[in-house]
This record gives sequence, structure tokens and C-alpha cells, in this order.
Amino acid sequence: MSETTDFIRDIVRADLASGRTQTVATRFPPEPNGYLHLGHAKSICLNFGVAAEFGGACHLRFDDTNPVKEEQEFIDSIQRDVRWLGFDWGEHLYYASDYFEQLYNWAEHLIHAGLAYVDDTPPDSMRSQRGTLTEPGQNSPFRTRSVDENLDLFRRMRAGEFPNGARVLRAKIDMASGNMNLRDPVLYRILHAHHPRTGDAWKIYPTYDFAHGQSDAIEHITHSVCTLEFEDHKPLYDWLLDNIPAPSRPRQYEFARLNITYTVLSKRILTRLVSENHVSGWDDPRMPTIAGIRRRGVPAAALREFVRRIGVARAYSTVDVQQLDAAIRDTLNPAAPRRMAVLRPLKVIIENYPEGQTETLEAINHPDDPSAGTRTVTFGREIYIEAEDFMEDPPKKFFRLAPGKEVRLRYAFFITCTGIDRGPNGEILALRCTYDPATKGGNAPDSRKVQATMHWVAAADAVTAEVRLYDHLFAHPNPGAEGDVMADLNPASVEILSNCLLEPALADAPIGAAVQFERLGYFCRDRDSTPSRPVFNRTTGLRDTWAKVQAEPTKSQPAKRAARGSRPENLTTLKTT
RNA sequence: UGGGGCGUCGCCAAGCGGUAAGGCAACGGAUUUUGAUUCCGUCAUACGGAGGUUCGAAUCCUCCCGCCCCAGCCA
Repeated sequence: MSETTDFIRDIVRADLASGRTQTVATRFPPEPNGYLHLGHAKSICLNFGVAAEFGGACHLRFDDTNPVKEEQEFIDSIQRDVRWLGFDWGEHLYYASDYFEQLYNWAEHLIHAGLAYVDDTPPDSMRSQRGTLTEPGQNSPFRTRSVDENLDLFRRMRAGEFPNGARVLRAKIDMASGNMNLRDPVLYRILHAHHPRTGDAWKIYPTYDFAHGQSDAIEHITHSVCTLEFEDHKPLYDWLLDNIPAPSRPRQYEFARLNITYTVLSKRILTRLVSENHVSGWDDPRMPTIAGIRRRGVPAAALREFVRRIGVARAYSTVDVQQLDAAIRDTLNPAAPRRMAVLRPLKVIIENYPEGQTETLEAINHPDDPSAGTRTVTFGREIYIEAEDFMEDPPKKFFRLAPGKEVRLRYAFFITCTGIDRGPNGEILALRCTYDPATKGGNAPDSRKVQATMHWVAAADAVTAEVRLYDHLFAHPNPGAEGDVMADLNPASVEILSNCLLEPALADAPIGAAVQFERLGYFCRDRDSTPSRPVFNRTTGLRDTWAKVQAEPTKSQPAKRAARGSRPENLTTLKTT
């Protein structure tokens, strides 16, 4: 495994080698208007990762220039999520709002230099004056105001003399530029709004363009890394820094933002999912937010591994969500202790096992890690197995329990199905089996083989629990591609099973800690658990080749080449029942 | 007939003029008290297309095609 490299790191390395900079300073600059998601995780890993690898620092800076959208709750959650992801900004916690006074002074500097003017043009007119993509814009009639008048008006804007929208401060650049961002961009707007940090001190707020590069310069950021859609802003970023007495000269670099199949990473849409109650909240385990993913049971290391695997480039791309599942499994497999849980219980009565008797068996906590130790499980006359592990009339390739068939109960005994107890309508109530006492622990002295080993729990001490099985939030690989995103919501994105049975060792599992339910997947206890009723979330399933075998109609299905634009549909894990 | 970008295996992604890394997926096979894991093997004469330069091009040049972003007083 070679060390991580990408074009950003190449640039940093070259800048260090050429002496363009002696140190490296990056920043992660979220606007506190929502929760962080997987796209942010990519940026966080990149910015903090680069800083760490090159002995520099990465700042956490809140880009809080638009008070109408920002909230303290988001400031708090962002810090929590970045920390949870495993990164530390140390002393370097900043807010663009900390620079409002400096920014204001620089705005006056531009006015003095004749490079900025107060414009009274109403928003609608300003839009039409801006021209179109193919036609140049027209100069505002206020573009030629005197420095003194501009200064006076700008100061009165700050003083709160004018209502929202009455005037703005604009940079005087080029209304005919092919780059729309250079057609006299707005630098300040009037906003009589309460800011989570500066309260009511300000009546005007700088725009992104007038705050971001300057904040970078104030903090002596060397490499300001953002996503591709800001590419067109770079000439403005540079123009502004060229025309103020900037304390340092940061440079902007852009990379492709993250897209994932069956997933939406638009803060606007995520906000709607929450506000319209399509999910239970920002940390709903189906959400692609860091908080949701954490609640689902995904460890931070898995997210970092996912980000490492997908790389950083400038090419537009959409990562297959399976890639995330694979990183989760690869992280959890060596770490998660194994336990047994039955999601859809089917009672089994061991007819030759003495009534009222139980015994204790030893089970290992991890097959590849002896140091994980062992635990004990109870065995008795009545046990439960997974309903889908029994078929009355099994097809050829079904290895599990069936009438007359012998299988192994993991860590316990071989059992053979001898009969079926039925209800009045012929439904299966329970299975009658016999066990072979000589196979205790799971090995037959005569070394006879069975085709399957199945998980189970004892009726005597099983704990009832609720288990929530999550599937993709969206049913379409590219949600919204055909119109309304909400129309692509997966109606079956969660399945709640309320009569699951757990081995007792699971009852007091810590919330959020990953555990593997053998043969089923990775799960963790949810915070909705009560002392009497545990609730578990499925983080992700195990690879399931049986499900694949089952799914294929015939082996002769022609290997169809995916048509352009379409994607393989077999992306879901464990679509049981 | 505006400006800025991007096109390498089904999906990501290395490659920076010297003869196509790696990961995910897929497909074979071995081991297996999880149809899991692990292990071994297969998987681009080919780099959007066409020309050109060169002993040699995914890498340089020209033209063409396709896709993405920009007309918020959002970020």
C-alpha cells in the first residue's frame, strides 16, 4: 500500500520544495447552516490530512456570513462531528464573523481606491443589468458615484439607516466579463438579522466572496481547497486579495465534490428531508450525515478509509455506495465481537433433550482473534433459529435446515429436523428436532459433515429486542435525475422488526458499539433503547452470496452490458423475506 | 457564435513522452463451526473520436464529440 497521493498533495509538495511556502496551513470552512455529511467528510479528511502529513495546521473556520441561515445548533454539531471523525483543530477555531471589522475596513479601502461603490439598484434591475451568459452586462447608473458619497452611504448602511435590500456595496470590475463573478459582484448587503455570534451589532454582512479569501489571508492559509464549482470565483478571490493590503497570499485549489449512488449530498435537500419529516432528524441512521452514519454504527475509521479509497481528483464522478459498505465491513470485520441474534424467530423443540434441563456452552468472540476471548451461551430443549434458515421443500442449493436434514448449531450441537408442528391453517408453529449429544461444541466424533452452521438463541434466556434494518434512503441510483427528488425516496428504507431475540450478552451492549450478529451483519445498540427493551440498528449486512444465488433466475442470464448511463442494480445487501 | 472545467476497465483512480498501478464490483478455485472472513487466480493491445509530431504518445499539437459549473443582495 503506497502512501496517499493526489494532485493537491502534489501541489503542496511542490510548493514546499520550491520554497513558495515554508509551512502548510489549510482550513475546513463550513457554513453553520446544517449538519455535516459525507461530502464534508471528504473535505475534512483532505484538509486535516494534508496539514498533518506536511507538518502544518488545519483550521476549523465557520463561514458565518449569512445570519438568516445559521444557527448555534449547527456550530455545535459541526465541532462534534469533526472531532468524532478524528481530527483536532487545536487552537485554530475561527469564525469569519471575528473578521467583520477588518473586512469592513478593507471595504472602505476599496472605496477609497475607487474599486467599490454603493449601488441603489433594486435586485430585479440588477439582475437584468448583469446581462446573460452570452451577452455583456450594463454599468449601473450608480457606478460613477464619488468616493465621498460612497463612503457616506456605506457608513450609513452599516449604521442601519436603510432597510434590507435597499443598497449594496459592489466591486467595480468589468460588467462585460465572460466570467459572471467579475460583473461587479456584491460585496456587502444589508441584513437586519440576528447573528448567532455577533448578535445585532451588524446591519450589513459581507458576501462569501468578500469574506472567504480575506479570512484565508488573515489566517495565513497557504492552500485554500474547495470544490470545483468555486473555480469561477478564483479570479475574484485573486482580484480582491490584489486590491487590499492582504496580510498573506493564499491560493485556491479545487477538487471534485463527492457524489454517491442512491444518496443525496445536497444540504438543501437534506434540510428538506428533516423539515418535512421524511426522516426522524439529522441523525436518522439513513441520513448521509456524519451524525446519521455514526448513529447507524459506522466507526470514524471506516469513513476515513472510505475517503482514502475514493481519492481526490478533478474529474466529475459518482462513487458507488457499495464502496462505502465495503469500507465499513473491512473496518468492522476485524474489530467487531461476534454475537448471536435471531431476527425472525422460528421455535425449535429438541425432542431428545431433557425437559427442564439447560447447559452452558462456550462461544468464541472472534474467529480470527483469540485474544477477544470467549463467552458462554445457554442451550436447552427449546431454542429459536432464523425462520429463513428452514425450508420445508428446499431447492437443490439450499444448505440449511429442512425435514430430515442435519445442520450444526454454532458452538452447540448437530440437530436433525424430524417434524413440523402446525397451526389450524397449516402454518408452521415450531420445528421438532433431535440433537446428537456427541457433537457438543460443534464437532462430530465420526467427523461427519453438515452443509450449514446456523446461529440460534435459547428460549430460556433470550432477550427480546427491536431491530431496525436500514436500506438506501433513495430507490433511484441518481435521486432527482428524473425530476422530483422526493419522488425517488425509497418507501422501504427502514424495516422495523419488533420480536427479535438476542443472546443475553447483547442486552447491555454499549450504545453505538459495533457488534456482528453472526451471519446477519453489523449492528449497534441505538440510543432509543430502554432498559427493558434494547433497540439495535443494522449498520450494514455481510456479503451474502446465497442471496445472490437465490436472486439469479437462471444461470443462463445473458451478461448484459450496462447501457450507457444505467448502473448495476444489485447494490443492496440482504433483501430478505 | 460568453467564460471556466472534465473525459483512462461496470464504479472510483494512478499515470506528467518510453511501451496501462491500485481499490470496489464481477468471475473462477482453496480453506472455513458465519453461504462471512482469509487466500490464490482471471478481469483495459487499451486511455471520448479523428488527424498530426516523434524511433516511441494516455501523456505534446490540431480539429471534433460528449458531460459538468456560472446570470443569489446563498455558500
